[in-house]
Amino acid sequence: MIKDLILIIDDENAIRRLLEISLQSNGYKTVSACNGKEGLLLAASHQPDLILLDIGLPDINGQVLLKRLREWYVKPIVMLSAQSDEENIVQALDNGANDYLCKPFRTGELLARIRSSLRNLSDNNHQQKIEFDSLRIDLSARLVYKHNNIVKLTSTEYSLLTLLVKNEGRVLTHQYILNAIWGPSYALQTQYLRVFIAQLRKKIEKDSNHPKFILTESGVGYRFMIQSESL
Amino acid sequence: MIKDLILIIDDENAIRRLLEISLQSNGYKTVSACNGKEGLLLAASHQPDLILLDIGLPDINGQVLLKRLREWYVKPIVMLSAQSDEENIVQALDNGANDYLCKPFRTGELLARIRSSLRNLSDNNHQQKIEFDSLRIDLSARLVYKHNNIVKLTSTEYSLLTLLVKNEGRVLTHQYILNAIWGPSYALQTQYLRVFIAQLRKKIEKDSNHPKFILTESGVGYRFMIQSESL
DNA sequence: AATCGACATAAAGATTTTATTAAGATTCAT
DNA sequence: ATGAATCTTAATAAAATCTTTATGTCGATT
Repeated sequence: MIKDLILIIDDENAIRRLLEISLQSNGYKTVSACNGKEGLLLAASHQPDLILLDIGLPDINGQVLLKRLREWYVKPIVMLSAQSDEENIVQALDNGANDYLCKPFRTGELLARIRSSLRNLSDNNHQQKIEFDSLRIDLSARLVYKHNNIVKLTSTEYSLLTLLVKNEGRVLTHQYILNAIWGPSYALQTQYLRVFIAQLRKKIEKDSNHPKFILTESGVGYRFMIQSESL
Repeated sequence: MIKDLILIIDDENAIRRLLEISLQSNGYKTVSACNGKEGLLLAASHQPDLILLDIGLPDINGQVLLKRLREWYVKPIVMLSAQSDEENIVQALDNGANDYLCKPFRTGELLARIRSSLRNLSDNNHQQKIEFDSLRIDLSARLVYKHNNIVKLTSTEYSLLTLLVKNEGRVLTHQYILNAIWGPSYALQTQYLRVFIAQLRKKIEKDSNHPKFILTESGVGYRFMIQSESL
């Protein structure tokens, strides 16, 4: 069983410490940020399984940060807040938060709500192994095979491939991919993405001049898809 | 847009009435049960999109009913309860509830939490599709099909098609289209638009000399519409 | 039938976007 | 600290798309 990683974004040291201890003693890995900027960076770099986000941060308004995260982050976000006014709660939930807890919160309830949020997710991502023709991806082992031979991928290449594969059949825009893999500050580095796509194709495609898996949508982005043989 | 159906299971008449009115006035369909047995039956027969379940029912304990429902019901269940003790909350969430609200609850918050729960569900289904005869547009995947074959459209062609489709049956003037797709500085390039319309027709129409989807409104603009076969 | 205006279409050239390579910078493990 | 792996940047060739131009069609009007 792989431990879920939870990103804590909260500026109060005491609370952050409390959260880290409670979560770690319940089998989660944690990573913490004490302001919004750092939170965004860590979310992009660590790809946490859930984010605990305090609404009252010093640098970025919590609702704004929530929206920024939701531009690409699809896993659960649980809000924490000293404010219990309905307007804030409703706004946060409508901005894409999965849950909203008012401080002071009870640890047991928080943990239960985290379990609930993660459960909903894992039900859907249930797939541990993905197979397309000669390509096989074992998500739990983090391994990729081509014709039963292990393909050696760097961590970035692997993230990119799984992002594409998890959205099979869907066009992902350059922006979306860059946000999801490299974080918001890379949103305009399209050329950069191309280099990695070329790299990936060289490793997983039979003929990288006629890609069968990773298709280009010119001017828009890329799409992972199985092409019928007839072409 | 299809209305979501919400099943309310609560024994207090006043609360049930309140819920029905709030939900209906917010565009949901509702069906109500005043005890656990009836709730189970209605859940099975109506397949609601979400269940609001009061924990204090006369015939069956709420936690037990929750577990019984979760044996087969996979959509969101939101618990309502007068009890705010942590043990009850934790137990309900661990038994598969998606959320837990303590009475008296604020209507706005309840509605926001319902929206949040339903959104999580539909995120996974990710399906926004439009279909006209042999033409199918999957907006979330950004793909267009003609007789189940993917039609390769450039980014501009796709924007143009979706603009027309989203205004199905309505005449869009040249100016309006040029402004919407290419921006104000192209407002007079009518000829330009014709080139793209021709291109689109070639790709999506069966016989581009007798367009069935994209109709010309001479001197005015274009209109997307299904024409009957008889012509 | 000839003329006109609005529209359709094809094709050539211009521009943008993409693929690919390679070299330098950085990171990582030992 | 060192070498290997990986990331990042830059340059260039190839491909796709856009834009313009030219020409042809259709229907209404004279």
